[in-house]
Amino acid sequence: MTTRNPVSPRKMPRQSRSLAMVNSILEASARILKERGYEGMSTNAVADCAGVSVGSLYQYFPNKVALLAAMHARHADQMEESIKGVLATAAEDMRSSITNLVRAVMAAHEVDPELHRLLEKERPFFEENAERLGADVHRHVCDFLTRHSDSSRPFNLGLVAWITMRMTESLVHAAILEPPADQDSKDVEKAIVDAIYAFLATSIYGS
Amino acid sequence: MTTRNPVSPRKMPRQSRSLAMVNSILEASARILKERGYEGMSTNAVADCAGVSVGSLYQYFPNKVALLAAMHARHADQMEESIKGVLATAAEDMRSSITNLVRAVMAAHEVDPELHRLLEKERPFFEENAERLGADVHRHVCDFLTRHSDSSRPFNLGLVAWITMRMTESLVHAAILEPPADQDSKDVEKAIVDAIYAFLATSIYGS
Amino acid sequence: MTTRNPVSPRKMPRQSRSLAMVNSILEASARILKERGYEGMSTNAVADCAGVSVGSLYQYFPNKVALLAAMHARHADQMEESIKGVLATAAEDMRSSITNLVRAVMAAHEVDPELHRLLEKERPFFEENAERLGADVHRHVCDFLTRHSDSSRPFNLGLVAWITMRMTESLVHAAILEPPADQDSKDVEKAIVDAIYAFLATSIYGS
Amino acid sequence: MTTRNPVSPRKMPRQSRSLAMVNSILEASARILKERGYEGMSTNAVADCAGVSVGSLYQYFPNKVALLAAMHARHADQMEESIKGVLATAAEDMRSSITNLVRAVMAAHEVDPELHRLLEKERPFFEENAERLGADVHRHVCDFLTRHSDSSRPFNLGLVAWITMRMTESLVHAAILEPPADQDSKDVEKAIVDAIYAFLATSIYGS
DNA sequence: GATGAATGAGGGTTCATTCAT
DNA sequence: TATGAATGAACCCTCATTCAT
Repeated sequence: MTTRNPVSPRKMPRQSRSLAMVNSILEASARILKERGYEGMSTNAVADCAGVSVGSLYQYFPNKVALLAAMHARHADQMEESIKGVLATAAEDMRSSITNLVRAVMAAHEVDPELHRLLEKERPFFEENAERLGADVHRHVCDFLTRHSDSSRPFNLGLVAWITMRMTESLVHAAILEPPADQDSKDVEKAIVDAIYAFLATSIYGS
Repeated sequence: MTTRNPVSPRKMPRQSRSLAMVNSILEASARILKERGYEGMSTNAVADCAGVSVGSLYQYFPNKVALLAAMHARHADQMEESIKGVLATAAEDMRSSITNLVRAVMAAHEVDPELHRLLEKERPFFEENAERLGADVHRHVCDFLTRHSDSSRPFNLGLVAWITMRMTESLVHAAILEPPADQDSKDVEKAIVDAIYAFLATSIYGS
Repeated sequence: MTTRNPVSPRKMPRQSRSLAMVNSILEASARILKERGYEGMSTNAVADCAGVSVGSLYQYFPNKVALLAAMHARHADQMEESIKGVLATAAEDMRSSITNLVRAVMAAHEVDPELHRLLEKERPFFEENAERLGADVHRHVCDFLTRHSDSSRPFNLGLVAWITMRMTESLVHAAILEPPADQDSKDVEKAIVDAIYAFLATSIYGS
Repeated sequence: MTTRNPVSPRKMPRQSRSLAMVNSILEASARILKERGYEGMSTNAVADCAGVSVGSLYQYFPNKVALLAAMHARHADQMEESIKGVLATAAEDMRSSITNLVRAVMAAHEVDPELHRLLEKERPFFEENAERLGADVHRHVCDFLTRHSDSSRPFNLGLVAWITMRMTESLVHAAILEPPADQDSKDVEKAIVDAIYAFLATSIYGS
């Protein structure tokens, strides 16, 4: 027997019926995941909630994990969409660019924060998405750093980009899911931008 | 029947035999958790692996979650120990203090990184430990900020402390569990300190 | 989630396959109940004995008690059938009517005396069946008493009916399950009828 | 290994300490049986409730069933005591005697009706007590019937006594545990006596 | 004798997955 | 292709019973 990839969906349906089915299954999955957590997310419950038979579910997803993988992928798509929109806005200086980046990631998280948290919990964002969404963002950040850097002053591009991404991701994540008590969300956003800016300013310009 | 706290251990054994039992059960739990994840961590498997009967396990832990809770508590203790050691080293200036803080959190994570990740996954660090370990660290950070701050320049203490803690925790977490490719760990540590220092310097001194 | 009645069957199957399944499950339940008692009647054992998987059992019965409830219901149905047959025989005088009643209850008990005893043990006959079978019998007895009563002599209808039913039920029960030693069953039956008749004669006619 | 009687107590202790222990164990058993039913009556719970260790429990009772058996025996003793008291009252005529009998059985049931019901449920009264208490009552009834019978008119003594005992037991049982609705208990008692008297009068005197 | 920690078979129940229709 | 009844391994947990102390 062939070793099958255990998480990739069985088919990439082009038929509208199938597409609708996959859609409703994933939406049901998200709902149940949020309501009962991963342990409580039974395939039968998902199928019921999607108004579909278990058999049909297994026609499109080889097993339970595949559901999670698909949700990840779909969520990443939505995040990407969300991010692209914000990044479209061109920025003049570095600070505006960082603000844009933070807003982009924030927007991405706000698509469905609770779902995001749960998906993140099962499999951290950067881990498997380094090749997908992560790559885009990483490229953008590298471009961005290079563009704004002073060639006379060398720095460790990879490391700086890594720290930047990490800070952005985790501070935004925390700001949305476990925000600090008694703080205005605008202030929090600004503080995040400040932190990133301060790091980059010293790393790149050495000011 | 009193409604019992579902996670607190059934007994706080002081007898050596019982203590050894609790120890081996928790070690077995950790092993199995790392090997199979929380879902795959069956109480029977834990008992087997601990060389103990299920019944005995249930004599000390009212249910499966209690195992996780105990692991959390124990891990937090070990982390606290680890942190205290590093913090004992007094620091002259702010940068050294930050370095100490980062090293403390790093040491804490290095106790058992994989286990730490899994425990974190099931129940985030800051969430329920805000009252225990978190409180200590938070107090330390606040003290520290106040000590180093220039009274002539006011700033949002709570917010700055929050960002500081978040940065520290998540950058260290990432540095240990998913370190950036091709980077020396000393450099990573230094970059983390740089990032935190830059943020604080601008926040507090406005330089 | 709706709070579900814990004893009502999960489905009322009309399909032949399901019906056969429910049948064999209940027959297996009866067999195991008789063999091992209620405590020893494990759902797995029942499923095995029915040649069915536990999962299937739980598709039709939400839990173990539901099995007992269904057995009760089914047994009551069989008894009702049995009773109706005997009661169909019209009776001229009171004594014949009583004989018919006794025979009816006797027939009902003889459907499966051992099973009857066990079901009775877990949940007494008149208790929850007062509304079903019990109601019918009670109505019948009241009608019967009213029909045969001499209006010139008033009596406590409810009490007399209650005693009548109790006597009938328990004497027949005992006669079948723990009959007196060295007695012909015809004699026992006659003695039961005598006892009831004597009571009614004095209660109603005062003779 | 010797086939041990599985229900007889391990020892008949004469020591006061042991006696107290057996006492408290049986009282605890009764309490727990009433609170949780036989299934919920765990030996550990009984021991706890009796303020005794499980080990000690097993010193006096070879297994769980033995507890039930002992409770039966003890309850029978109490009933016997109760009955004897009432029967001490000599009676002139048959009707008074029957009244006495009914009252005796009633008193016996009222010792602890709920416990009585539960014990009865697990093992019917007459079944295993035919040799103990039952024998006494049966002897009394036979004596009584013989005393009151008219030698010129023969009758089936055994059968008549059997019916009498059955009627008494089950009517009293029902009267106490599931009394008829809207009836005065004095009326119920009288009706029971009526029923028995009617039966005996016709059986013995043929009136 | 008394203790209660330790045992582990076994219980009720769930749920990922299959396959005949 | 869609269905959902059927499956049964596996799960969490209990509790009758033993035995070293």
